[in-house]
Amino acid sequence: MERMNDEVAALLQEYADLIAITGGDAFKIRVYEKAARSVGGFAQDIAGLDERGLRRIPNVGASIAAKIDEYAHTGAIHQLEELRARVPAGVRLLTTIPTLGPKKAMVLYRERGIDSVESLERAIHAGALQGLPGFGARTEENLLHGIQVLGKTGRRVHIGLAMPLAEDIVARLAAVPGCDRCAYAGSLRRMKDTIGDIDVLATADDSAPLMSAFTALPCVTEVVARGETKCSVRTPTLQVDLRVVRRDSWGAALQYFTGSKAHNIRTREIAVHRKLKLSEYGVFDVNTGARIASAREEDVYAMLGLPWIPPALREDGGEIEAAVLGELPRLATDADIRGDLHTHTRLSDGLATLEEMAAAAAARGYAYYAVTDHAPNLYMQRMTDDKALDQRERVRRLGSAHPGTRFLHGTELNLDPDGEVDWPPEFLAGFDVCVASVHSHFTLPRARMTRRLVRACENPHIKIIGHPTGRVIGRREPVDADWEEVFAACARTGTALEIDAFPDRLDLPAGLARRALGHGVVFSIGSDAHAVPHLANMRYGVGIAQRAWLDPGHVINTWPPDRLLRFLGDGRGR
DNA sequence: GCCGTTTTCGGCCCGACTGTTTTCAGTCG
Repeated sequence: MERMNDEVAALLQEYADLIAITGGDAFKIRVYEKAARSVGGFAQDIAGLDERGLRRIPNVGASIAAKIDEYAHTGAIHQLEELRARVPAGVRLLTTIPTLGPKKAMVLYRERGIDSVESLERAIHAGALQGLPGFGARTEENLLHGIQVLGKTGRRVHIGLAMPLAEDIVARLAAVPGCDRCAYAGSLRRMKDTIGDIDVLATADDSAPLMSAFTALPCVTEVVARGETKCSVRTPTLQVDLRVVRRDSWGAALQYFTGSKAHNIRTREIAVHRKLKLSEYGVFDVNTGARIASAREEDVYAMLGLPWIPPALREDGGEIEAAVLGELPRLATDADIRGDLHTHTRLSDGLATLEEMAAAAAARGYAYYAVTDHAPNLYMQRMTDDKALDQRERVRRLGSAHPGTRFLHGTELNLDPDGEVDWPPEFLAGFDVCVASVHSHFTLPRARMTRRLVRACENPHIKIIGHPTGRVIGRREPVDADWEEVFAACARTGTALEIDAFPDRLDLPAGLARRALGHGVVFSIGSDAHAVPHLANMRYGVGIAQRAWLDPGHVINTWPPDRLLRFLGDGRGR
């Protein structure tokens, strides 16, 4: 079940969309969009706040507070209901078609009664749009194509698909003669768990060779737009946008194209207050027109009176305020990771042998490394007591081959619906680390799911809750639990929550992890590797940790070995 | 509709590309 914050954020966004479609004031639209983001990102649960409390949320004033209050008490907002009555839901859906925005959607509805994607398609084929101002032959073609695209590639993909594609494109463009610098920006640089499109930035004196190379990339299936500085293409999975700017604009362009949009709006507002103008070309003095910063991102932020802000924080989620106060966190990075506490081998469902995984872990420079094959209740894995004990002996012998790495013998237990696990306490006591995860019964009622997870925390042998929500991006929804209660239990019992770094899990998600942080919970970033290459997925987990504002102190697998072992021993590590 | 280092009114982020139009509105990021 979602927090009321998320419900209200969705309603405010819908209200903004409907104002746009009905031709309302553009500034009013922006305010509702801003308020929707503020409410969604507000740390505190807004359920139970009175109007005065609601007005402490940024961008929520008297009018919006009253609407939220009305929703809290009646389950509806009457102004929203009025707009819904005027604009069928299908008209709002029309605006999800690329190139079709609120203005054209309203013209289609008002002039031709079109209220769904299907009726739009029929109308175009029937020639019913002819004579409609603003809808020429080319526009009709684009709309039909947009409808096709919507059905195929309009969806976000997890970062594990987008990142390799982006890195390949960047490498190819960087090799184009005349290309000075090249990097990906956008949500990928911010390490979002899902990616809607890839933004690539390059610098060159002449953009033409880059544009030609870009549109000729083997992955390109279609060129959407092509200008001198901007070019968009589609690939089978995602749209990719390339922007080419001059060398001396690199910092400003990188800041701009990294986003997020909400963060950029804030930085530009700050610029305006300082009588400056911020664009992808630099920071300019409004009075003289002179450019006063642009080469490096640090310079751009400095002109706004801010320290450089890590990309993962740039969501207008409090990072501007923290930067002003000099209170930005020292985020955990890849370099801080000293080990991996969730991995598999061929003994259960992994692909590599224990020795292969151990060698790869040592090659990564890990100070410690835990093998956590599945426990018996995941019946397909055919785990037995003897197999586990035999593996333990083999783990103990690994140290001689890799003296720099401390090898830990662990297991990934299965939480049954009551929070019980595969083995009795005396057997669990023999493991160095026990991860416990939900692998079945994903749809328990909220209270029961909450009790299941809290009971896992209360088991003194369980030190880490694996992939806590059980979500699989695009395939399985997160389980429904009272997360505040689960987080409180983790903090009370000293149980770490995993940030599973496998790219289709990324679980805990960043939003929940940040809420857990507020309870004083600690985290383990685990690769959940089932093969040697999967160990490298750790970086996606680090990205999530950064988006959750975690510093190394919050992440147990950045801790020195002795502190980690104390944690695994008594659950506190202090 | 919100907000205040121009503070209770008058502002509100910036620019590229496309299509249909002759100077710009709509869309997108």
